[in-house]
Amino acid sequence: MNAPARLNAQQHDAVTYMDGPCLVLAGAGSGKTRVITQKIAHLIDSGVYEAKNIAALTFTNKAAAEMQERISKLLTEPKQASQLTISTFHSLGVKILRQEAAELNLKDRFSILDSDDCFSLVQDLAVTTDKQTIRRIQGVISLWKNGMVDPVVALKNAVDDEEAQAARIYQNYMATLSAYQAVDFDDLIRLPVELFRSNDKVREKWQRRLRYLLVDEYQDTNTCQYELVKLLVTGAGKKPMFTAVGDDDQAIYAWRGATIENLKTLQDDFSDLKIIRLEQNYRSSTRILQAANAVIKNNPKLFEKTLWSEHGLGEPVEVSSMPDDEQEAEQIVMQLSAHKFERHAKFSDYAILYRGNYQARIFETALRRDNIPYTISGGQSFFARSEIRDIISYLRLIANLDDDPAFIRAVTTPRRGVGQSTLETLGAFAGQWQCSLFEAVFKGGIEAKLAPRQLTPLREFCDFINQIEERASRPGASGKGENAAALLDELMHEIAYEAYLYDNFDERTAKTKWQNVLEFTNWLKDKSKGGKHEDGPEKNLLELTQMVALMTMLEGRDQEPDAVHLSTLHAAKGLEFPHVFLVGVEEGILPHLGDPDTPAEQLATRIQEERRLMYVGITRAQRTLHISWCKKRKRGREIVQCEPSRFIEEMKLDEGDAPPKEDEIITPKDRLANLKALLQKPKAA
DNA sequence: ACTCCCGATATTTTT
DNA sequence: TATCGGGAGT
Repeated sequence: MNAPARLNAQQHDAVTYMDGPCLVLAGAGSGKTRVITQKIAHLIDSGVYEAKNIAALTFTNKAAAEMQERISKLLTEPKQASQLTISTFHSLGVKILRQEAAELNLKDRFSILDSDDCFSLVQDLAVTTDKQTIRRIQGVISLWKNGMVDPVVALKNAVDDEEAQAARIYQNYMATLSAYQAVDFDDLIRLPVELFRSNDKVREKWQRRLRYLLVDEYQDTNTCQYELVKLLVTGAGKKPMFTAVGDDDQAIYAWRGATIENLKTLQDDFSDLKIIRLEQNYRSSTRILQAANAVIKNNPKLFEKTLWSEHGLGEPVEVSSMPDDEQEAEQIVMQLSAHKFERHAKFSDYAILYRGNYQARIFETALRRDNIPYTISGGQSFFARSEIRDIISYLRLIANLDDDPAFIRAVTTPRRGVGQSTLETLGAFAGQWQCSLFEAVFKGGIEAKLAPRQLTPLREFCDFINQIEERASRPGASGKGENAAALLDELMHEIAYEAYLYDNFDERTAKTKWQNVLEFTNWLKDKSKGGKHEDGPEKNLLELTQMVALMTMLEGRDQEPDAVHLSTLHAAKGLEFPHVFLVGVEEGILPHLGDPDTPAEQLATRIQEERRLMYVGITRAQRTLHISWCKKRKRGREIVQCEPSRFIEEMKLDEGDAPPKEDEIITPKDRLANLKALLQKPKAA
């Protein structure tokens, strides 16, 4: 086992504490992932827990993959690593639902609708056509679900007309989902919670299976997720055993339902909660941490916490004002190049961080002009591309014939003589008989509604899907049906998707789209074989489809080996970079102020979250941090005056950042680095 | 009805 | 820089 010796005292406490519930308040860069992975190893090594009874929950696939990776290296027995449950909340939800579907009147072949599908669902149910409103309604419904508010209560508590309307849509929305035998992302957590609440037997089964729980990024959990954790760890005659790791100062997802309240509640719900603070930062220089601490001090604190570092004072944090946004981009790219040249650094040592996605554009063009490689994190996900969603709709339909949204998409792309009016008639008929669209195609009486020229293509399509479906589920060599990806290849050939692309798009786009499709099918093939873990079980089409629904990025895709990172502050959480440029730090942008007429109290909590965002930004930097703001900025057609963000003042740079004194403690490594920097500076100017 | 063009406009994002 | 919505034109 490597390196328990390298854990500091608090980390050691966190890793070895096994007497009960444990909350680790892990400041930025304090070795959070290390504690989790080491703790898992410790749980196993101590002999108290078996790998198959330990579960670690994360929010993103990326975090889960990284954790799995790191734990695999740590464990002496490679077999143990594959027995662990390391997954996102949502994939655990899928696993539970698939196994317990019968208890919930859900078939195990349920579909998982993504937010786009849900959007169109709400669109169909809503009176308005205004996209903004529909999006708001969708958001409200999601918040209700995550807060475990049912439609009746939502309607009763509605404060205005729109909310009342949303509550009514909410009710229909749930009914529609169950008609489709489909769930949305929120249901993946909510339904297991309801099941565990109502069925002790099932709950105890899962409690026996998951005896020790570790929760990453605990500050980002919403009410529903916390409830799931609570239900899994508390049982009659059972001592709650879990470790939650989080940082209230990095809670930046309140807008999508996360509540830091969950940190406080934890103390109330578990009176013997052991709280451990990790305050030693292994990432940044002291100056950077001072700035971060100074900013976050302005927030009311749940838990007092001050980060410190052994890395020495480091270089001053630089703040510069720019004439306008265009020059900001230009200057920063220039500074970055010079800086890189001076230090013989790599492009990948640099990150440019900003509040809103739209701010990326101007930096992209500036970087491109200078031929500097860059990658943008966030942005449109691979699985959201229309060509991929087209293919997925076929998969979903084959897995679940009741999935009407998938049916509509698949039957109309590529076009095969089924149009809007045919679908409307079919929909009305299906509604009348309370059956799915697919079923309606073969139901007696449909002949009276649809002319043969409308019905024939429908039946041909459904026969075709039926035939694929049958082969996918017929027991084959593996006992799980014919190979999913091979079937998919045949499917692609049959529906002539490539030809469709070239018919409907110009050659260039068609080509890239087709390449995406091929990449996707290849990836699927790989996954159906069990992925890179050769011992992983072979997956059938159903399992693949449900997994795909939870994916956003295709891991290991076109990664520039050496590129500047462009990222929103949100997407940068959990990452670190030697040199960080935090740009557009202006009032109205970094404390982003939405509606000018938001109530004062709401504004206050919003500002607090914005401050945490600033804190996250500052603490991404290891060695140097540049902050910039613009005096003027183009906004649409007009140019607006800007003020520096209040957060710049709050960093208290002038006081804490006096010229370095002789007697200040600097580690040799840092002193050398500083010296080098000083020697090289004159060259740059 | 349906498409095309122009102008206004911009949170954050995972599952 | 895209995207969305409105208005005009087929």
